[in-house]
Amino acid sequence: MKNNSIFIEKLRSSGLRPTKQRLEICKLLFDRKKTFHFTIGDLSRIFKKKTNKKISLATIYNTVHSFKKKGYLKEISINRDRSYFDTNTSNHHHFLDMSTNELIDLNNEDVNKIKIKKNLSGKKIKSIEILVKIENNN
Amino acid sequence: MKNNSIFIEKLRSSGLRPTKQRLEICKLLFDRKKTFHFTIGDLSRIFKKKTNKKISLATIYNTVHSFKKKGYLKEISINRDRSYFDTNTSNHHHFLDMSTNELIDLNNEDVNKIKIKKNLSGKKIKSIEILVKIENNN
DNA sequence: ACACTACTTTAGAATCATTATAAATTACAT
DNA sequence: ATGTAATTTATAATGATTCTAAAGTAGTGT
Repeated sequence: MKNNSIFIEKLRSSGLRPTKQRLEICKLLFDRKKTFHFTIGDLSRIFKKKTNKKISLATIYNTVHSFKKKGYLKEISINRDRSYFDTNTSNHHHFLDMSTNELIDLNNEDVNKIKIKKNLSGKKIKSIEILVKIENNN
Repeated sequence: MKNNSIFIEKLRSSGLRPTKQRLEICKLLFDRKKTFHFTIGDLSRIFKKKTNKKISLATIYNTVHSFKKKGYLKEISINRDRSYFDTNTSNHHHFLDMSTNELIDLNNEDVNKIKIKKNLSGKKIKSIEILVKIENNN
């Protein structure tokens, strides 16, 4: 259980005022042992269930986007109907469980080094992302 | 320049009636030497420009989705604001040019074999997709 | 050629996630 | 305590996609 003052400091250090809404969202997102993957809809639902406080949906959008801009969250754009955010902001890959729509981390060391043997003139590689789609085994 | 009768046969063989709208769209999509990547919006614009015929946006949606269902197109779900379709339905990877939003094929032989060293019990791998984001070099 | 039925097209309405707006509230420096 | 800029909020606007139901069309059988 992390102390609020950690989050207050974190927010202030990046120029975001530590409002009570932002602190509540920090607690939900960052007071965890494991990486957390979520959609805005998920977050809204979890917020409602875990706290009994009201928070505007617009604030959730605003907050998630400013956290992303500050580098606290990474957006995983996978398909048109759901955009995931990830508390693990390092370079890494993902499993996508097609049976549950759940996203699971796949660390760089779990994949052999990728070599791209084609290069396009005038362009440089910005990132290489692997998505491994999985489904139930039966 | 492919003959219409090819497309008529193609459609009929998969149980789709060869309507004039579907034939027009076939000509736009499949009478090409190179793989074609497009969004529904692109297709609608190209249709308007190349033919001077009217076609309902709903029909474009319907047609693209039935072509996908029949295996003539592959949907490349990359991000939340644009869904691409690809006339290359084989397994392959992509470059995404962040400067132009253009999608470019990356064949399997252009990438070394990927090994996933983590496996999840009860789940099997359905596909492995690599997305290489590129941008202008300067 | 005609009629019948199922398939298809169509315009417009409905939906859904996200973004914009603008007024009320809050944080914080002075 | 005051002033100002940042933030939150409810609501409206947007934009892509899907739905609806009526009109049109293709293919079959006669």
